[in-house]
This record gives sequence, structure tokens and C-alpha cells, in this order.
Amino acid sequence: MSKFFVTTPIYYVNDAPHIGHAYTTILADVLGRYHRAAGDEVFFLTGLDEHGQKVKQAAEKRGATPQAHCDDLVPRFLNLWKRLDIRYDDFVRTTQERHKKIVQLVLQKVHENGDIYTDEYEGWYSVAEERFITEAEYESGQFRDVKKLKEKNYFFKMSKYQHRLIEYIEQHPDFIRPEHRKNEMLGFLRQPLGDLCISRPKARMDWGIEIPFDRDYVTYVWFDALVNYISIPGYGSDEEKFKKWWPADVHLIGKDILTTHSIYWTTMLFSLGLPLPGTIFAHGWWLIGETKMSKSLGNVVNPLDLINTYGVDAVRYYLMREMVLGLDANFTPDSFIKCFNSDLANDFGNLLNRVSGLIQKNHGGKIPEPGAVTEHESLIQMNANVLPGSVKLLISQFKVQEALMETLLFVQSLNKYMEIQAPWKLAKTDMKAANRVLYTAAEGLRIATIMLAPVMPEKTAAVLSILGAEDTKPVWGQLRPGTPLKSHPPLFPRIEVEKA
RNA sequence: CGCGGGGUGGAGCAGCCCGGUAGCUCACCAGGCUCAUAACCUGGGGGUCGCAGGUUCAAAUCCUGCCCCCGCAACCA
Repeated sequence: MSKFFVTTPIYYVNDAPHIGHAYTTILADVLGRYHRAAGDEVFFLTGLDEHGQKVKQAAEKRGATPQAHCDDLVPRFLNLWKRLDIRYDDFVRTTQERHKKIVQLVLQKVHENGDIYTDEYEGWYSVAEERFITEAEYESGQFRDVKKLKEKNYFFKMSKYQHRLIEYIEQHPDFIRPEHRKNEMLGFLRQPLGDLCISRPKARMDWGIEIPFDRDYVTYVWFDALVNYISIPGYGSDEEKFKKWWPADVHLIGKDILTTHSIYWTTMLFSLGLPLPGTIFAHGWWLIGETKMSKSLGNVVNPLDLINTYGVDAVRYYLMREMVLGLDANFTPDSFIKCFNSDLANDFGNLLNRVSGLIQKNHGGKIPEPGAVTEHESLIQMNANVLPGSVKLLISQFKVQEALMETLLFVQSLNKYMEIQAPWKLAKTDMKAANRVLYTAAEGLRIATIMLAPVMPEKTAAVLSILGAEDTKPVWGQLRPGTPLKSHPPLFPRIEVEKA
């Protein structure tokens, strides 16, 4: 038994949660649940990023304080995670005192290490983007609200750690994944690395965490948001807890924030003298049809709509099953329905109906005795006993999609087994054989169900309850003969679409 | 010549590192079964593996050149 510490990014409160947020969070939840099932102790951290200019502006627009504004928006995320069955262990808000004081501690330490200095910068500043833009960007004319600004700010000596970071990435092949993202970062690091501006004068933007050694400034996103990964597991406040959990096993992120994590964050950790996370895993984006999801295109998919239409488990399954690790995936209602019907309705749900229907009809609704097994049953048993190991291995490599395919393959083999053995015929001639087949199918189904539980917690709990097998382990033979089956409606009723 | 990834049956992907019958899921066609959610099972059609050369007994796989698509190049999961 070991520990597993998984994080999602902390999401910016101003965005309404969309399918991308839901995906990352479900992925973290699924990994966490698989690890828990395997006996690991899990810490799953997610949360919200509440500081910054945009929050302040939005609050002012409503005539509210930034804090009140955030407080109002937080439930949108919390409710969605609840609806999505997200079992996080802690939920950080960057405005919480427990986080803010650690951010200040971190700044102080990095400062004492000599990695923070001040510099004056003059350039074009985009109010909309909250950042200085380059001369080339200014000339492109694509930025509105631009003004010339000269400002003193604090900088973090990121450049100091460039060489060390390159070495680290090269020596730890699993540090940045998938591999092409690692190459991307190494490519990025071939150019000289600049230092990182980490402050904002309060005069311009005061909705942030005060810099401990200069009260006229607040710190800016990176030293605020990223630090949540250590502030919450106890850095600077609970050494025992921190020692237990840090370094994180995996930071799950979208590909858009790869640089901030693999370069900014890691150099910050270098400066603090802390070990780096085991893996930074950058997944792809959900494209809507063929195009990127964007507010201006009006094609943002709201996860709540999906849940209302198809159910939580189906949404979780679809998102996990459809996205190949690291690549972009297309979301379309059509692909959702196909996935739902073929995997969940036809293969998995239908197997339950076949098995429970036959046991109901021919065996008085009680799990039959397995009796003496033949080679057919031995083969199923063997595959069932191998499955948990394969799934565990795939999950340790973040190959959730393949783990699901592996499990569904086993479900399909059970349907095939049923077809060949035809227990509905055997029931008329050889009841012992019929018993054996139905026990085997039901037991196989039980194990497949347990393997799917991290992805579909609700429906799999229902199946295990039907089988009278709550709290059983994925080991052959735990289904008890004589247990009465509960009656049930179809698990995943097929989605019928009118053909055009 | 900025760096990197990729181009495999209608769709989405695997295989390429370590050359040797081109595989998976979905869709399509035919048959079987009829326990089940018109679901399940079997068989089948469909691919010059981006293009052109080279190495080799043998290339999707190695080498060279070219074409095309995509990602990254400091704040969208």
C-alpha cells in the first residue's frame, strides 16, 4: 500500500465550469478511485483561483466586493462536482487564510534565497489581457485597451534554474507526459529562459495576496495559484502531513498550462529546495465537432446539460472512454450516443439483463451453484483474475481509455460465452450445466463491474446491489450461491435516435 | 532552414523504437441465435499504410528527399 496524491488545476472562478473543467476533474476522480480500490491512500486536491484583475472587474460591475463575488460563484463549481460524483479530499480557495499565509511564507523564503529582485519595466500594457504585451503584439493591433506603462516590479530568477531543469527533465522520462509535450518543453528550454514577473502594484490591482516584504504590492497568479499544490498538503504548517503527501504523484493539467507547470512551478520548487512532482500530465482539449470550444462561437458544452440528458455515469464513462491520452477529442452528440449504446447499453447493461433474466426465470432468482467447471469456465476465470492487474497497470500509466477497453473486452467475452453455452437451452436438458454457466457469467459480470466502479460509481453500485455483492473484491468466487437477485429496470436504456 | 508531433480501409485509433501474414472500436453487408435493452454471436466487403527514391531475401516499420496537417514559441481544462 502506498500513497497517491493527485491534483487538478485550480480553476479561475470567472469561467462558468465547462466540459473541460469537468473532464480534468473527473479524470482526477477516476484515478483517485482506482488507486483507492487498489488499496492506496489517496489525496485528491482541487479548487479555485479567486484573485486577479478579472475577478475584481467583474465584482465592481456588480457592485460587490471581490470576495462576495467569489463566494457567490463558488457554488457553481461545488454543485457541479457534487452532481458529477467527484470525491475530492480537499477543496482550496486561494482567498482562504490557510493558503494566503503559505504563499507569503513561500515568497519570503524565495526572497531570502536571493531569487527575487526588483526591476523597472516600461512597455505596452493591455488592460484586457492583464499583462504587458510585446512590441510585435502591439503592432499587430489585436489588442484593445493598450497603454504605455512604466512600473517597478518584483521578478523571480527563473533563468537561474534553466540548466538544472533541462537536466531534470532529461533524466526523468515520466516527468512530463505525454512524450511529445516533454519534447515541446525541452525545445522551449533551448532558448534562454527569462525571469518571471510576480507582482502587481496595489495602485493598479489590489485583489491579490500582499507581498510580505513590500506592502505596496500583491503577488501575481503564479506565486498565488501554483502554491496551492503545497500549501494545502501542509507545507509550512503541518510538516508531518506534508512529508506524507509531497511530492504529488501527478498534476493533471490541460495542454494550455503546460509551460506554467513544467517550468514556472518546477523552478519555484527548485528555489524552495523541494522535490518535484512525479508526473505532470497534459491532456488534450475537447473540441466541439471539429472546432475549439469558445464563448464567442457559442458552442460551449455545459456538463450539467449532459448529465440531465444522459446521466452522470454515462457522461463520466464517455469522457474517459472517448479521449485518447494526450490527444484532443471531438465531442459530438452522435459519438456520445454511439458510445452509450454500444458499450453501456448493448454490452454491459444487456449482459446484466441476460444473466439476471435467466436466473430469475430458471433458478428462482437465486445465484446458482457453480458446480464442477469445464475448460470454458477456467478460461473465463483466468481472464477475470488477470483483469484487475491489467487495469491497475494501465491506470498507473494514465491509460484510462485502454483500461476501459480492456474491461469491455472482457464483458464482450462474457456475452460470447453465453452465446456458445446457451444456458436458456441447457436449462431444459442439463440444469447443472445451466447453473454452472450462469454462475460463471454472473461472477464475471461482478468482477467487470468492480473494474468499472471508479468510472461509474452509481450504476456499478446498483449492479453490485442487484447481485447481492456489495463490498466484494475482484477475486473469482466471491459471489455466493443462493443469494437472491434484486429485480431492476434496464441499467442503461438504449438511446433511440430517429434515422434521418 | 525556430522547435516538436502526425499523415494506416467510411470515422476514430494501434502497430513503427526491436523490419517478416495490416490490427482494434464504431459504421456497413450477410447469416446464426432468440435468454436479453431490435440487444447478443459468427462470417464478410472495404486499405497503393501521404508521395518518390534507397537499403534488404523481405519495409507501414530503417535511410534520403518532397508534399500536406497540427502543436509549441510566457496567463482558455
